[in-house]
Amino acid sequence: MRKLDVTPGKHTFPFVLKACTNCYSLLAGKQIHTHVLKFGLELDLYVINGLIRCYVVTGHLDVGRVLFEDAPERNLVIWTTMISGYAQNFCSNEALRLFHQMVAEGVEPNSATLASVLSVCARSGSLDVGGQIHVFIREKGIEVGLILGTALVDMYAKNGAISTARELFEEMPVKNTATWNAMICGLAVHGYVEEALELFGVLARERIRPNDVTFVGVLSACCHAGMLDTGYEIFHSMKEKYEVEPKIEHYGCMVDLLGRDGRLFEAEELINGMEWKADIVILGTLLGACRNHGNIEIAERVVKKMFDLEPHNHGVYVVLSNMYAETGQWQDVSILRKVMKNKSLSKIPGWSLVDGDI
DNA sequence: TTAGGGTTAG
Repeated sequence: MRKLDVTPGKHTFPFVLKACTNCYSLLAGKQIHTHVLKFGLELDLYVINGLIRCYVVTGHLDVGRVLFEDAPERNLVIWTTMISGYAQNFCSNEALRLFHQMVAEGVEPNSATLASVLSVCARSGSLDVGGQIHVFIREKGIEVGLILGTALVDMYAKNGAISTARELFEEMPVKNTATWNAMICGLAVHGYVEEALELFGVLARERIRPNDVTFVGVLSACCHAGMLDTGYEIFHSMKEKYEVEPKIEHYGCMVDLLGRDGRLFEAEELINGMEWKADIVILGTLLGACRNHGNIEIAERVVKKMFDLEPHNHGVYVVLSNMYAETGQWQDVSILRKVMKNKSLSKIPGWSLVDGDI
């Protein structure tokens, strides 16, 4: 291929970096980074922002942070990129710390910054900070559009301020699926099962298209109330009625529902029939149900699978050994202990029942 | 002829 003798202008880089970000390509981002240095564009704020974004979306927060710290100056967009980077990678404390630092340095946040910080407040239970942000939004007259409104509903709902969340939700003139999800999931998490299911009914009637997140919310509401039949109905309707392909999270909810009802074999079969390999979360759900219903046979199979995934997860063995102990299967407790020793596991909490050292 | 934001089981 003939090499083109074209020098990219500095406007080109943010575009290319955005493409790297969109496809989560760290490798491409690093290559662009090399070119940025080659062309001496490392001081351009648009380019710096593109690079930071590229590193943080691929989870390389430390590299992004170095670029952020070394930037010749920090404008609102760069602050927002770094804060949202922490937020999206579940580093709530660091996101809040950086937000406070930004405000202390006299940079005034806008709706993009605030939406990101509100998502942190939702997740980390920071109702106080979230409430302060809401006051700030009102005082500054910042327009509460679709995204900021959704972030507010989510923040209040997650923090249990359901009536405030509901008022804001009802007031919003334009809502999308994410807005409905924030409200439905908030209701579900706090055990407002009927309200969550009712809202799902309204959503369906209003011809809003539910997505996979919506169904996690609705199915987890069913789990709260042990509504197995309703859960099954909704689970099956996902694909047939709403054209939403169930993911492992939805299977997880069904395993939880079946497990609570003591239908452990069915739950195990559901996992075995999945198109994906079972993850530690779904197996842990089934193991918990086995413990609650004293089903050692299935628990043994589940523990074996969990061990394959996480050989050093001591808790898995503790559950099984306690189940053995509860039914007086001391020999099995002893065998399990030897297995663990062979796998070079150190002392496990809860093991003292047979250790004789208490 | 450039950049940043919201919703997901246990």
